[in-house]
Amino acid sequence: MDDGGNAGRPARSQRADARRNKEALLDAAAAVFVASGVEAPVRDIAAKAGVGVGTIYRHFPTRADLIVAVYRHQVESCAEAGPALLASSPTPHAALARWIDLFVDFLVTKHGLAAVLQSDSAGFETLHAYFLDRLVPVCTRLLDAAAAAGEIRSDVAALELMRGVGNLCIGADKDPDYDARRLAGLLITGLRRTE
Amino acid sequence: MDDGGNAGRPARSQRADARRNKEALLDAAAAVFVASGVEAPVRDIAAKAGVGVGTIYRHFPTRADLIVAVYRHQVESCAEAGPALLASSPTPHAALARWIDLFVDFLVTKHGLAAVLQSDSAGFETLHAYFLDRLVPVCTRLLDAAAAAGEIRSDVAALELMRGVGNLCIGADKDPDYDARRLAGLLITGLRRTE
DNA sequence: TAGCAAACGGAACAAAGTTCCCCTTGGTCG
DNA sequence: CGACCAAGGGGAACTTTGTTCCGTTTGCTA
Repeated sequence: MDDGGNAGRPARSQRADARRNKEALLDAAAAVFVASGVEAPVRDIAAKAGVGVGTIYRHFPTRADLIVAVYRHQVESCAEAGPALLASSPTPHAALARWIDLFVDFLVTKHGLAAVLQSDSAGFETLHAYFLDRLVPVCTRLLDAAAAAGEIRSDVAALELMRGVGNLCIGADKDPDYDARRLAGLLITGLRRTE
Repeated sequence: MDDGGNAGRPARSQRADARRNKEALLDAAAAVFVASGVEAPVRDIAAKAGVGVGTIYRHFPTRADLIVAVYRHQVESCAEAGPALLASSPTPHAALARWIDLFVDFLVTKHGLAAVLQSDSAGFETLHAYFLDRLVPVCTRLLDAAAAAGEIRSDVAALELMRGVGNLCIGADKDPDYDARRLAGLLITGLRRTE
């Protein structure tokens, strides 16, 4: 159990140099992810942070944990945007469409994140689980609202939809002719109740 | 170049042991792919075929070439099914939907193939290119027919759609709750012209 | 049957994640 | 103020996997 969740409060249990290095690692990782993508070698991140690889693993048991830590607050923003959109959009379906756009934009701008999200390479369950735990409930609420309003069919689960949209984002950053947002939009359109 | 160094002679002739090994490799690869997925280690395939790894690389310059060779005839079948469906379906849109189903079924039953298809790891461009070269024209024809019949919007390119559908298939074999076919169907439904 | 180029096997090399272990050091206690 | 020691750090080493290299074997032909 790590106390990484105590934002703002100084963790007495951690030595000063440890906290400093953890901070440096998060910064370095963010920079390297932007420059070389989420799949950048661990050694590159260690080098950029000026620490040894062992130090990375001391703070983040696996690569995936580092990725989660780097993007945690952006995922949080996305999650929080759900209810807000529901309140401010003309219809639940519109809110859903906009929220999915947010999600797609987030994934696409993080080179390779979508690909790694669904990867079943050992260690990435953490990453997968975190995203899903945080975002699926939000998506469920949007879907339920739209279904309750009779706008969409109600036989598609949030988890399935999120995975589908996530998959659509894979490789979207490599090919300018591939518009993940549009395809995701098609998916949401296809959700509409056929009357 | 086909085979180097055959001055003047129609060197169609491969040595008998070479042909035998190539055959054994294709069989072994097919078996291993079914058992362990497309991402199975090259060494496993070599072992199963009873040859050294060097022999694999003699026949197939890269892993991707082996994969292409193993699935070539199935891709061929899929490609040929396109025009047939167009002729036998009530509408072009129905033909498109059915053809996409075929494509999805093909991908999903090959563990990990979809994932590897979009992977940009060195060497897989071959695989990507082969699939696209063969199937995109077929998809284009179906899309054009449906667009000409006024059934769908005409601003989505076959390449984009195929990539989207391919992406939707990623990981579909790992999770029984994830129905790639249904999601792909949603995508095709979303293509319908909104009137 | 001898000779040779084609084919083979598998050791060796190159990335990449992860683990291990010995050394350094921050913070506390005498 | 200095000694102590566990937390922390560094990076070599281990593992896995694709790919290359090269000495050896072997099918074919003359």
